[in-house]
Amino acid sequence: MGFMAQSAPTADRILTVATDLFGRRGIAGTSLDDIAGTVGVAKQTLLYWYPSKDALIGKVLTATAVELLYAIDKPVRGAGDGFARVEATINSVFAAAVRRPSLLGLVRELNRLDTNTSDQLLDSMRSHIDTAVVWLEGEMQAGRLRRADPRILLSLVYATVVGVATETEALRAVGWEPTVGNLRKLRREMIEFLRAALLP
Amino acid sequence: MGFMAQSAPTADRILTVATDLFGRRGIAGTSLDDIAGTVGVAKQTLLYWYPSKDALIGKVLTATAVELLYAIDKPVRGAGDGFARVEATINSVFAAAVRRPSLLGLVRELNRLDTNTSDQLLDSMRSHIDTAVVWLEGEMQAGRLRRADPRILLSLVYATVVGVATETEALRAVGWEPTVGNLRKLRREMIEFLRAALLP
DNA sequence: ACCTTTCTCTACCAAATGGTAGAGGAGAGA
DNA sequence: TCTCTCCTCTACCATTTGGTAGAGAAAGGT
Repeated sequence: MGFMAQSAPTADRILTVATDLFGRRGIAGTSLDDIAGTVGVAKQTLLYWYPSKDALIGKVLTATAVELLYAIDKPVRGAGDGFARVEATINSVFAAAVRRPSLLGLVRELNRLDTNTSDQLLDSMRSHIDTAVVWLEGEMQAGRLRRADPRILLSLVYATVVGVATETEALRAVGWEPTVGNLRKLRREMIEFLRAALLP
Repeated sequence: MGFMAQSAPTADRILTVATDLFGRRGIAGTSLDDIAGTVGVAKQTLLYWYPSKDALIGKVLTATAVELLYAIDKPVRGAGDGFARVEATINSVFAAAVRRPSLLGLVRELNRLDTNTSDQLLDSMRSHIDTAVVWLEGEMQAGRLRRADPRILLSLVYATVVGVATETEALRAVGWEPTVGNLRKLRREMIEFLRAALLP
């Protein structure tokens, strides 16, 4: 048959643009024409690489999950104990969110997906989540983190980080503007906020 | 001429269903046919009461803003100082979110609106926000709340509350299920989380 | 009885959307 | 040169979507 080289960047460019638009305007709010037009390619070219919108959505979601898990995994394995590890993780996620704002925006589209698709995605993260929960429990027992339900605590931290990173309107509402300096300050304040919330 | 009575509940039923669907599936993901079908009325009836989808969206947004501001205002004026007041507000917002999950879901659609529309909405909340910021500053100076940038702090609390209330997938991911008991526990944990984050 | 206003409906329509069919160009191998 | 595979395109299509036109039921005022 011949093993294909598949080095074509078209598929990747489509994936990048789709991730961007899905994350910014929502999946339902983004048409294939929008994506194709932004990439600068005919719609049929898009449908050649991804045979349907659902297929494209699937690829975008798994690729996003992989990219985010990678961003989370690296610092988690490296850093030390207690809040230092939490801080490293948050910094990493925050950096990913600043580099590519659409990533976390896409995560929030999960709520709108049918249960099958989101179940599949959640399964791919299950082990990471369980690891985090077990670790949180250990740190609590060691007295390095405030005692609480580790699962709910994880959701709360997640909501805070993702929420503040994606809900730019909430920041705009208090007169905040996304300059480099303000972003640094925002990250610092968020870390202090979470440090206070997590330490015993 | 004749002054019209305008007691018809049809417009209200449409508004309620629209708020619900917009909040759950997103504005772009909800068609007028969806709404009309759910209400049990012809699409044209809907277009009689709201002459266009944009008009309906506008009404839904302002009505939501009014309902949320009311839910926030009442406890804010009542309660005492320090964290007690914050707690009362959070409880009220959380209660509103449980009673009508679509409300906060809709708030998150703000990010997808054009700047004009969201600016208009933000203006209607500006005074409330400023009041809150001034109050936070006073409490910090009085030593009753942890010192921080009050505007960013407000955004962080907002992100936490709205995030955890709307992102049910994040809670499902950690094995949480929305029973009455679990909701109570969630609220308790969230209050403890924010108490730790806000107290000096 | 008649007219007017209020409300909901059926019947359409033009544009946008996801998707199909298949033509054609550009290389690589024979 | 011929052919085969890979890739992108133009031309269509059926369905959905937001929206228009206007008929007709119901009810109140005169």
